[in-house]
Amino acid sequence: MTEYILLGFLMEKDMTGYDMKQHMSMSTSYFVDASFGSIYPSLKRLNNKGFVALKETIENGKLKKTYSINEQGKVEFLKWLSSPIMVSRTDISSALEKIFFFRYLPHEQSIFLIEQCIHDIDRYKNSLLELKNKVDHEADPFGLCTLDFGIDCYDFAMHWCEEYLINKMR
Amino acid sequence: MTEYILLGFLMEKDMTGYDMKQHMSMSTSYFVDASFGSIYPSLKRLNNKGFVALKETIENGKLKKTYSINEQGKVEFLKWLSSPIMVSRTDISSALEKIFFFRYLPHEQSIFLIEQCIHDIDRYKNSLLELKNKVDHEADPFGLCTLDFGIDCYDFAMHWCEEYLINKMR
DNA sequence: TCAAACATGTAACACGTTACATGATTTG
DNA sequence: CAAATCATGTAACGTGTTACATGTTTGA
Repeated sequence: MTEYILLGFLMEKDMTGYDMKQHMSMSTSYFVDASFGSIYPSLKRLNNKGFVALKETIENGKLKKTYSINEQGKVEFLKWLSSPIMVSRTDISSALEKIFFFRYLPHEQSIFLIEQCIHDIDRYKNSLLELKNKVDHEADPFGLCTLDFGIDCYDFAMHWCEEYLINKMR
Repeated sequence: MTEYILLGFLMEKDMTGYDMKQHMSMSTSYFVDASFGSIYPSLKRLNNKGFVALKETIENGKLKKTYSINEQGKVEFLKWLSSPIMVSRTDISSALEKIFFFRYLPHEQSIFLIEQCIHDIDRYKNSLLELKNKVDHEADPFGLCTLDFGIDCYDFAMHWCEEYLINKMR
């Protein structure tokens, strides 16, 4: 959800669409890196929904649209941020979209959401372990390898959340 | 690319669209798990392109369309499989799409592609390390955390390819 | 008998990318 | 003076999902 990322950026300071693209490449690019063809229409939608205000200025002969988040936008952003992290089975790094903005959430709530996330990942891991048991004898080596990758990857993510993130927070 | 996954399944045996969905949930579901709304149109396209043949039968009163891959389809699949793995910066597990089918490739070629893939991931990792140096002083803790996740995740993937995959293959 | 599994398919929608279109200013 | 950077935007396309539509057979 590009729109929420942009809203999150505006929590820090006012920006133009161009600024946001720069900012993205310096911060979220590992897990979200939207193109201008996605940023500008998103900004327009955020404006239509009444979550942001924009100020048009002309600087060095160039039209500049500076966006700022309003009260309604902040409420919407915080509502999104404090709702459960939906970890995708096929892409754990999707969880970072929210974790990235956890400075805007009370510590205890962040920890609660991360613990919930760890639990979800653990369920994914267990379903893969079950699958592995079922399939162990028949599957070809590469099929088994990719299964193992999944299991190890879930382990890595849980370990990272537990040992690195939560320990760092307390 | 769902179409290539389906083509890959047909390398093993003839199947219906329904079979492929089952097969997916038992094998590739960790990194690819397409819905029927994606599988059936893909199968139609593969047929239009002349990569598969289909045989319609009626079994227990139900229409059944059994697909099989033809020579042209095999050529296309192997062409895809032997081309460089395009690892996404935001989703390393996308590499599994090809690795899963590496039993259809000569060992040396698989190893070459994996080594190339490791190299690409290493470049991603280095760009994140550079970014971290640039940003280390100013960024907030969670921003730094997600950066670290990226770096660690690339490390995990490379380590897995190197130590687990390639070692297992020799 | 009723739900689950078998079996196929379409239409609307979501969300993103690439390429195109435009044009000023700054820097080598 | 040419290229990069600043700055905004649209249109076509790609690729997937969810929900709907339809119907049979099998098992509890």
